[in-house]
Amino acid sequence: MALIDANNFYAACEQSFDPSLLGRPVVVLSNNDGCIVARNPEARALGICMGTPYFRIRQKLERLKVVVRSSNYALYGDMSQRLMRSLESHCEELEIYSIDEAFVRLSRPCDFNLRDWACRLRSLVYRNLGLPIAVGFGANKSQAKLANYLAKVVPANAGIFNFLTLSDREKRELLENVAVEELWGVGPKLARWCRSRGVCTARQFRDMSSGQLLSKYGVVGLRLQSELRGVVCWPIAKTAAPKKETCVSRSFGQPITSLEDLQQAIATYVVRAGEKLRRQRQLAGALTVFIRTSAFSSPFYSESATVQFHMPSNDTGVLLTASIPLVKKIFRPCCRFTKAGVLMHHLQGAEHLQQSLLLESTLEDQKRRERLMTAIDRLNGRYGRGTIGWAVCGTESDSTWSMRRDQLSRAFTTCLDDVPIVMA
DNA sequence: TCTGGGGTCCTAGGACCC
DNA sequence: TCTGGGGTCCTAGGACCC
Repeated sequence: MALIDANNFYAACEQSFDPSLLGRPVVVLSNNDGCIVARNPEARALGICMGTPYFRIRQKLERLKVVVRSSNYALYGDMSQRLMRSLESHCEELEIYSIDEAFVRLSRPCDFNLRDWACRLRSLVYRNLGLPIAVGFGANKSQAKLANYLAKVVPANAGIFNFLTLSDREKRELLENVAVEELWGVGPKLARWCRSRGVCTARQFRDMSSGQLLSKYGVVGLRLQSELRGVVCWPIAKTAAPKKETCVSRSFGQPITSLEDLQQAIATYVVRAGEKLRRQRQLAGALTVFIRTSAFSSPFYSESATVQFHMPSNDTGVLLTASIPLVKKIFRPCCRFTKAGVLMHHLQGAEHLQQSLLLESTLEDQKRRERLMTAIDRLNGRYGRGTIGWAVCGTESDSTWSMRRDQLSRAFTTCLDDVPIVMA
């Protein structure tokens, strides 16, 4: 099994389409230009940390001449698809784990040279997409994750590391040099608990008492430990499990104080959520709206309201009708709202819809609405989002709340007007 | 002034059943 | 004095991931 991921994925995507950034420090910001979420090695070398709020570090970045980019998910999402397609054609099974990484399974003879295979794959991906990748081999997901980490942090490994070929003694020595918090699945809480018991390295974690781990961290901790010992606890999932919930939420570019603006923002998120549901071929059984003020200033206010549907739906009209009264219900005047969102839950496959005895709409009505939604999705897909909009969302130009993206690069791969032009 | 977004899994505890 | 046993389902909250 192998874990393959792109190094500094967002920053690498930016550099791939703007060669003038090569060799320069680059950081990418989260939505709303909030925090640093990606850094290339040059930026890392300057001591810029992940998660730092942008406003705190802005002047330093300017002084150090660091290139700053807003998140461009149209670009990263499309580059991700290209990367996954490329990986898929070189292995037997692929599980997409996140936007920039995948677990893969290879069936090769025992004497097959995995390193050569990984080398060729790295060159190919770099040539076609301009993205550097790292490849880690292990007996299971946790080991592959660890191998991938070592492929990246040890320069001599040059982006490839194989845990499978190590002897027991070599494994032991290697794990002795990995801090416990670097293990996949060990977060800050568990790491603190481990360290307080003198378990500071991956080797000590692997060899610690399973009973202690079970009592503190349940079966999840135990599985992680078993995988480090070589057992497979999390097999590769070839097909993605259907989602159980889907959320659309954003921080606002400026705080919202009026009910009208808040309703407009929520309506915009509901429309996005409807699109997601239809793309996933799912229906929502319930919808929650949540709003909140800044967690960094008082008084803090956070509230949510939920509605259950008589009949699960992914019809934007139904979702909007249900959500707007909820906003009114939880809105408080004099609050400066900084974030809101909608959560779709009790999701079920669109193909198994239980009809309701209580609803007046006929099956024919529902079919007509489905065709309407499909038509809207197609038009927006073909001519750009917002080609067919919903009046309740307002327009982009009159929204004061849409998120800040002051340093957005272009949609190089998904918008014809933004395709780079190379002068011969 | 300004601090991301979108998920999953697990467990404990409450409500309820017979 | 003593107040059952065994189960399901749901939700909230915690922890983790990228």
